[in-house]
Order: sequence, then C-alpha cells, then structure tokens
Amino acid sequence: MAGVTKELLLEDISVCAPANHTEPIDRAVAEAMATILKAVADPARLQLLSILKYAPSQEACVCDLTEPLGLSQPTVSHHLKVLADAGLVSRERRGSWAWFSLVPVRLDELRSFLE
Amino acid sequence: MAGVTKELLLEDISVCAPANHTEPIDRAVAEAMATILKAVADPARLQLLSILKYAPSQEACVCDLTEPLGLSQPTVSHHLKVLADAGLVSRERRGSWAWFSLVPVRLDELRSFLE
DNA sequence: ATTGTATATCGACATTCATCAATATAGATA
DNA sequence: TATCTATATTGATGAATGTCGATATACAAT
Repeated sequence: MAGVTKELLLEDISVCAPANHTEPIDRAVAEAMATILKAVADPARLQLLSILKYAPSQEACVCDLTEPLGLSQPTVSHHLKVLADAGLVSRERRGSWAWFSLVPVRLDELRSFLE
Repeated sequence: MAGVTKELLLEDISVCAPANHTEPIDRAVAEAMATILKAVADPARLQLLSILKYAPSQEACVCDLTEPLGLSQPTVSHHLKVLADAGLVSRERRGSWAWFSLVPVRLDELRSFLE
C-alpha cells in the first residue's frame, strides 16, 4: 500500500493537547503517549533532535548526520523514520537529498503531557 | 552488596538542570537522558505515574496499583523499581506496605530537557 | 515460633529493538 | 540509456525488555 503513512497524527491522542486531566489516564492513552516517548527515548534519536535544533536553518540531510552520530547510513535513516512516524520531525525531498527538520509543536505536546 | 542504589542522581546528568544548551548534546548526555526517558516510555509506567499524581496524598502502595493496571504483582513491582531507579518515584516502607510517591522535580527536569 | 500478608527477586519466555551489510529505489547528469 | 549519488528497505543477529509463575524476604499478629 503505497502512500500510507504510519505517522501518529495529533488528533489521535485527544488528551495530550491541554493536559488538563482530572483523573489518571487509561491504558489506551498511555499506549499512545508511550509510542511517542519511545521514539524520543533513544540516544541516537536524542542526538538527531538536538543536532536539528542547532543546525543552520534548523534542518539537515542524512549525509550530514551519519558522521556526528558515528552510525551507518541505514541506521540513521531508520532512526529518522522512527522520529518522522512519531511526528517529531518532517521530511522534505529536494533533489537527491532528504531534508529533515523538527516539528516543535510535537515536542511542546510531549512537555505538556508531562505536566 | 546491600544498600547500593542504582538510582540515577541528579548530579549525574549535569546538563539537564538549566537546559541552556548552545550546541548539540553528545553521546554521553544523550545516553543519560535516554535512560530516564526509557523509564517513562512505557504504558504501564505512564499509568503508574498518572495514578500517583491523582492519588489522595499523592501516594499509593503496590496493592492499590495491580488492579487498575491489570498486571501481576511482580510486574507492577518491577515497573515501580524502574521508575524508582530513574528517580521518578520514591519508596517508603511503612509496616508491611511500600508507599510510592512522585518526585516532581524529576519530571520538571525531563520537561526542561525537551525545551 | 508460627502463620499470614505485602512486597521483592528469580528464572524463563516471547517480543521488541538497534545495528549493520546487502540491496533496492529515486533523482540528477551525462 | 547508462551511470552516479543520496536515501530507503530488507534480512539477519544480538541485546534489551515486558510479562508471569514460583519463590524469597520483610513485617505484623497471634
């Protein structure tokens, strides 16, 4: 099935926007949030997010990322896919290169949820 | 070796207090933060944190937690240990019961790091 | 001491995951 | 078309992890 994205859309986790809970979350919400948190809970992916944050024009292509991470190109590509599926980074193809950039609102959601 | 704790102390991650970075984090910092994030990135543990947050007097014992989570007592005990090792909850023995409560400053650190 | 209850640890199992080499795909250029 | 480069996918492998039953430990109360 081409064109099907596995990205978790914001609407899927209705509870994580305002974080105005008055009672404990249930299993379904916990699983949805855990999916996003798992995407962040990896050293390589934390480095990727950090590099993107401080990159000129807040973006970078895969070829700029393998060397600072010390990982192979397939592995870096894999990590970027995990981040993209979680909605934490976006991908834009320009010529032969794939440019990745942060989706800041997604990290805002994470922080809100932890309040 | 009795009395040895595996808790990650705040001092161990010198960079996560103010979150005033000006350059990308290195692998060591990323690994330290990933350890704490991994502790949070699990549905059962997110539920535990949430239940503790809304519990009367912000604490609960294991026997109060198995039923809402639908998991066995050893499994809940295991998850609480993971959270305690990450410094996210504290444990206090009172009689036969072990009372767990949140360590809010630890969650503050997580949020700061994601800024 | 014995019994009972609450919690922790152990051992095992199935699943997930990070990683790489090999290969496939996409796009640019000749 | 053919070729070159950048990125994505596949397949395999070893490590980490969530879960439970069985057992051990800690504490209270007979």
